[in-house]
Amino acid sequence: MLDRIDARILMELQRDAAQTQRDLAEKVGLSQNACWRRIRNLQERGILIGQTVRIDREALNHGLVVFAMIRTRKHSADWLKLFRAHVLSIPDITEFHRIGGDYDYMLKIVTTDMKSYDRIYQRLIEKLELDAVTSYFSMETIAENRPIEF
Amino acid sequence: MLDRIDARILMELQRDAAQTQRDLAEKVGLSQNACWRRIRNLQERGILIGQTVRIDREALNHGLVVFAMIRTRKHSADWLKLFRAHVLSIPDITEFHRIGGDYDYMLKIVTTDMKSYDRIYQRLIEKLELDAVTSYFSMETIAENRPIEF
DNA sequence: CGTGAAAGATGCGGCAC
DNA sequence: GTGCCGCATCTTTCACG
Repeated sequence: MLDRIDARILMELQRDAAQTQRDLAEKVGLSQNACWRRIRNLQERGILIGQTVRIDREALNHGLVVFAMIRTRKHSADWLKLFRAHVLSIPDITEFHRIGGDYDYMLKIVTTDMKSYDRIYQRLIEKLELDAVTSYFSMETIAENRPIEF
Repeated sequence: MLDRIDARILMELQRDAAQTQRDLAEKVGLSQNACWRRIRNLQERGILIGQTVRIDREALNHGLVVFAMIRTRKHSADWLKLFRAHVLSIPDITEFHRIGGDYDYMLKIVTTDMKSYDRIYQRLIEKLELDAVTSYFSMETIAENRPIEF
């Protein structure tokens, strides 16, 4: 699927996508052109799907991270569709997983402070009959968005 | 702290950091030059701290996401230091938070399948006396790494 | 903040092996 | 697949209004 060089390219790009193809090519032991072709290939195969910037949340007063575990009460297809749309309509929710175990869904919420979090929480539960919501507040983000090795 | 235009620039860059400054400048209603000056400013203020690529995990057989909640037994400074180093030494752990509530830490683990996850889990607990570990398996990643609004 | 411009760096593609 | 080379484009920086 991926050879060693592709894996190294992905690793380097996760670390720093702003570096020039020439620097990257040198690191993985290729010419700039060969490196560019591999990157284009990874894009065409749908493996590389874009670039984003890393932002220092704390510098912008978005230091509060909360993980909310949700147990739902209703399980009809219609209700679940509404539930998903409602969750996705809240921009401060940066991650949304359907999980197994004691709870059904898990959200990651990023915002400024408790007051703001409470507004989001109220908005989240206002129109939905939920069975239980447990919130875990991150006291310290030790690592986030670490690169994946392939 | 940030005016509207900076916020729009950050939003656009989160969405697509590969677009040219000309396109970006046009979207936010600035000249290319002014846009560049703002971006450099955001970098100098430590707000923009880099660029990374978005990768389709599923296309690379990394579709398994697990959230592990951990309650620790020991709480001495030395032990906690070892604990952190040990967690960070495992590359498949992409997120690591100290949390409040029933548990003390929460990990996000990304890997290929159950067998691989079990290896990571064994490695995680082998040298550490933990009080409790609860794993929530993501059955479906509905949203991940969504842009933050400022 | 805008315009204009200039220099250098970069992405991209063709071509040969 | 790879490397070499050139062109068009882009970033980066400047002066000036």
